[in-house]
Amino acid sequence: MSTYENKVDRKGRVSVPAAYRSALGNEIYQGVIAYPSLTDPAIEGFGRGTLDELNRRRFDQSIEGGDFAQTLIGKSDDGLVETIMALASELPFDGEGRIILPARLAEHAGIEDRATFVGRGTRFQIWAPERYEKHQAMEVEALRARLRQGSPL
Amino acid sequence: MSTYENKVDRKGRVSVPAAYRSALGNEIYQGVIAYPSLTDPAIEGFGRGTLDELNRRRFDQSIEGGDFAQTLIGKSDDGLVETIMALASELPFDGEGRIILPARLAEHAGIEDRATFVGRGTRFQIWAPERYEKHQAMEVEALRARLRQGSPL
DNA sequence: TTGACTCCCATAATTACCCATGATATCCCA
DNA sequence: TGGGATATCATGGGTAATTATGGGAGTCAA
Repeated sequence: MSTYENKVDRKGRVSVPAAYRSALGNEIYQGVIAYPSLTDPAIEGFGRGTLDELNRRRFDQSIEGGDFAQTLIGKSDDGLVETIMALASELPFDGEGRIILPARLAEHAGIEDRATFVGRGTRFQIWAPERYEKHQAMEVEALRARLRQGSPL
Repeated sequence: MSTYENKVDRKGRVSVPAAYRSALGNEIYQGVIAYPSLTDPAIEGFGRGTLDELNRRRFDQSIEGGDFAQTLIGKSDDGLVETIMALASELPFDGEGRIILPARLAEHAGIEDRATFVGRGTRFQIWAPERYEKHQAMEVEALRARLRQGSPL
């Protein structure tokens, strides 16, 4: 949760906020999974734990449903997970908790020398700061409008 | 319940009233979640337990229901939780039961060197003392006006 | 050699952790 | 019931640890 703005140095490295690191990877593998958001000009990121859990449940579900095609050739899925897996990168932390943003992802998000990390509960996003500011202003405005209509938090 | 006015020291720390602490965190984790109120110039706060519960339910629901889209890109959510997550901060207690008010939140509420904690049942708000006084005076006045018009409480 | 990348070190700023103080509030017992 | 002894609380400050950030040396492959 929360948002942090960090610098991208000339090697393409960014510090993942410490608060995220501790939430993501107390396990053996230290790093994140990232892929270009399909809905926003941003990078989506999550921990390996989430990925494993996702795969496990997907596997269980297909087995229980007798969906062997899915299990064997991964075809009966709606394609979303496969597509995302293809686009995703594993980004390991260096000794200081930084990751290297692949050029493709940075471009997709329009990130140059600064990056805003946005907590989304079980995931996070990485935005170009200016873009995120505008996006957030819209999000908040939409939320206010809903609150005015009586929808409580 | 009840209101308390405490000092914000020059490190940005405020004591969370002891009465709130015992109500918020009898669990392992000691701290609060805070985000800028969408309707008032104030900070909203609640216990970590509430947040965890919310997150867990959302995650389980999406992943167990096979809603991978939700898990990966948060799309089947109405956006409310996503937005709050981005705005919220986790504020752990130090050994003395204080929290550090993030600059962003303090600014939103206009808090400088003093802060008023206002109990709201299961959550609380943090106001700049002067603003809260005015706000409360207006609330009381509005209530009086309604009562004078015969509108029952 | 030139990059691209990993590993290691340096530093300033920030934060976490610890102890100290005065002020209340609570307890205890004659 | 009084009043001293004991907690608890809000507050302040000092110091060690962590964080974000920068850069250099070594490695591997084209």
